[in-house]
Amino acid sequence: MERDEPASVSDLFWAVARRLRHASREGLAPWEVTPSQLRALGTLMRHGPVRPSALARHLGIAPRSATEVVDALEERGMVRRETDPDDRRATLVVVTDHGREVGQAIRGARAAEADRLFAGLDDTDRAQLERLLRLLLAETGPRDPAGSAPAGHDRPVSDHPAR
Amino acid sequence: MERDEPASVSDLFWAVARRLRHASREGLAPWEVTPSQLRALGTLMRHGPVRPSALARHLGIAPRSATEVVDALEERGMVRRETDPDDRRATLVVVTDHGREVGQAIRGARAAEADRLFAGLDDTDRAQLERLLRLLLAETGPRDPAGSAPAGHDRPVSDHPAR
DNA sequence: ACCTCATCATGAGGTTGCCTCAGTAACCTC
DNA sequence: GAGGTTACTGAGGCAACCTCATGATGAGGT
Repeated sequence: MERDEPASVSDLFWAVARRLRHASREGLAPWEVTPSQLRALGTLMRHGPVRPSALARHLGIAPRSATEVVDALEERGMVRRETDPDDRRATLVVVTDHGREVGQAIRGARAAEADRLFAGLDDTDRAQLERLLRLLLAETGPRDPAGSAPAGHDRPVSDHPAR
Repeated sequence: MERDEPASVSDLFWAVARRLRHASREGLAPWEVTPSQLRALGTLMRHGPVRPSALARHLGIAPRSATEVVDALEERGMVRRETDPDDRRATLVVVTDHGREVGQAIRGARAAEADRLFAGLDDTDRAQLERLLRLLLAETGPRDPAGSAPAGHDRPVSDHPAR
């Protein structure tokens, strides 16, 4: 009566997700950031100052949720909010020095235990996994807004960061 | 450029997880069960009446969390709690007829949109994915039995309540 | 100028899925 | 029957999402 061998692929997937989450959290603890915050930080570092809404698109989450992540990062002094000079409705999220430091420290230390989990696979397997995941992503990507939106939760897959 | 090409494997993984979650929820909606409830139901159907704690082990979650899942299933009339005749501290979670029905209906209808997502892969790829996922799972430690964990890692499954 | 509509971020409030801590009842051993 | 152990669960928390509504503001029409 050990644990179940997860039966379906999705069960398997979730099991791994759980592991990943735990590992991640643990590895990130010293920096007091959560995985999703790290993701956001990474995006911000790659894309320079962006609006919350754009960040949301990048992360594939709802705009409101981006607000939260930014809140968290701001609280930790890793980003700063600035008013977009071109559009006073908008806000620009800017990575602070501290944020950049932390971001690099984490990457440098490859502390994301999460990645260590994946690092356990040899290169071929990892590449393979990557291929499959991308495949899965691609698959759901294009199709979805069809009728299945009673309360519309859409994937803002389109559009460029405007101006 | 629309959304980010997820950079790391873990990002990719999470992106897929998100998709999966959405798909799952949608596909399960008609039955008013959440993915985790379905997982539990499946386990229960496979293993017959078990205690919440055992269920927790099977699912890889904390005992307390099993209580919750059972609550939810009970509320929906899919399982019943019975006192273990051999140990009155313990409870046995029993699948009701209705629960069995629903469980089979769902499997039968392969309505789990989730699986549909995976069904998009051809057999080879799916097998491949399965292999990789299992590999990842095995890596973090299949369980806590002495020795099998290379390094003292997080044991979500077997935490000692001592604190 | 004024009015309307789209767009932005965010407040309010909700959900899922987990967790730890503490408590109570029942069991087991001496 | 005391003492420790084990099983479940109430209380309370947290992360990461979501929808809906609201207050500003920008853009465009008349």
